[in-house]
Amino acid sequence: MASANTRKTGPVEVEGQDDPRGRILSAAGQEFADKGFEAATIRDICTLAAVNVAAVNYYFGDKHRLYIESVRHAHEERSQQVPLPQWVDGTPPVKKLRDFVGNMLQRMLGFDHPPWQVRLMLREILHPTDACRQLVEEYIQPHFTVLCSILDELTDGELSPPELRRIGLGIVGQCFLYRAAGDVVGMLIPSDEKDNLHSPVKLADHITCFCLAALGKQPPLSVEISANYF
Amino acid sequence: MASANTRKTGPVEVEGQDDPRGRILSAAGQEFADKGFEAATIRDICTLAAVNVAAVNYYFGDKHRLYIESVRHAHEERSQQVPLPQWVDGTPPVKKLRDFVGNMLQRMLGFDHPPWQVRLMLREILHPTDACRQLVEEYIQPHFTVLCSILDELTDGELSPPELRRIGLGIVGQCFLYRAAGDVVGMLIPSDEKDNLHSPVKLADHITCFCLAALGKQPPLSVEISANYF
DNA sequence: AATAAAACTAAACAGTTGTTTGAAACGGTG
DNA sequence: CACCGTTTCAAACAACTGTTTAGTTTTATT
Repeated sequence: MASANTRKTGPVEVEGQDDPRGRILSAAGQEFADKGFEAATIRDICTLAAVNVAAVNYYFGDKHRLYIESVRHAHEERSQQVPLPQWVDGTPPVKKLRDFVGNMLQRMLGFDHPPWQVRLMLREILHPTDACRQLVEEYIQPHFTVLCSILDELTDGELSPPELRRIGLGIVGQCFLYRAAGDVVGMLIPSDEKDNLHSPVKLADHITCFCLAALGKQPPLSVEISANYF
Repeated sequence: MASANTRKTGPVEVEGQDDPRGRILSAAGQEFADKGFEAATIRDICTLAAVNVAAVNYYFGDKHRLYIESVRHAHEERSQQVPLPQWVDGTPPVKKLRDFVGNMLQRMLGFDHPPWQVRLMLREILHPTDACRQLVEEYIQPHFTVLCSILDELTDGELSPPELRRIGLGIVGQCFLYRAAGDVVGMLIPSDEKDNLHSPVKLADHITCFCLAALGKQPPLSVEISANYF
């Protein structure tokens, strides 16, 4: 009973080959990501983790605390899988923005297809529970702050923080659509077009260019000028 | 037992006052929208609809077919609640775009707070089941086509259909973020800023301006020109 | 080797789920 | 009235849920 919370800080047990707690955490993450909290059953999780049904309650107390813990596990793992890019001083903000968007898309969409960690986090974003605040504070908020500071640097402090946040949310939203509603997006465009134009790299380029054009740091996407601005 | 008039929580009593089938459909929509397919129980639905548990199987066969039917019911109702704007010939495409974005935000976010119809459709978009294809074909695809044609008109046919779709998805994505991840967005920005700058009308204006600026139909958001384009 | 704590297990628990049943109530038609 | 198809209901069904128990095996320390 006393060892329910003791976490061994020794060498790699994260892979969970022989660590039941890690296996449960990983199995739970996949099941929760696929089916959601209610539909995922402890029995399925334990079968996947190759442990007894009672193990969940032994290690985590109950299903709810297992969920909380698996969300934390997910975003901690994902944070070190795809860390934020580090820039040397003097890096042009345009490059920073491009890097950031590419990094965010890579984190969201994954190299091949999105890992369960991201799908689980997405569920928590869409239908927040207790685990959401921690996720925002430790994962989302820091990333968003970086984006806003890049935009601030890019516009030489001309825009107010609220304006920067609004533009930042616009960028996040464009990426977010592909992650959250990817299936529907796939139904709206031809499949070959999805492969060609909507790959993470092409997408990052498009979103960055779109934003830069709107901020006047790059020529407009449509070259024809239909009206005199001034 | 016959307390059909005394509704304690749900203020929504639409049209099915004496039609059990309609009452079930409406109650099911709300429950599915709030809790999802698995977590919503037939007993809760029937209690809310003030009918017997067996009524669902009598009218719809089983829970799954009730779900399919309630999704269809939701998007049909929402379609006539907030229809697409109609423009007279010669309406400038800039106005069309502004109207469209405002309309989409209104449909997504609602006048006060989003109705269950939209929340239910959102669930289907995020985690598609059998009901998704019909939803896309009858609801989403037509709206998206309108948006793309507006963008085509706006750019005088300079951009290819794939480019138009990509920009269209960008616009949809910016709106979508507020609808799908509204809670998290609320945690990223101060509450007063959310009330002032992120109301549907202000938001529609910002997104439209952002897009117009990127397309060169409006001055950039950041006036300073940092580089010569050519 | 002896002992106690920790780790693990099979079985059962109490409650809820979707679904079915068989009968009662209803509403119109002869 | 009697008749019949439709609608509604309380009760029960079997299957599954999260959780607990009581017992067994493993592990480490003396």
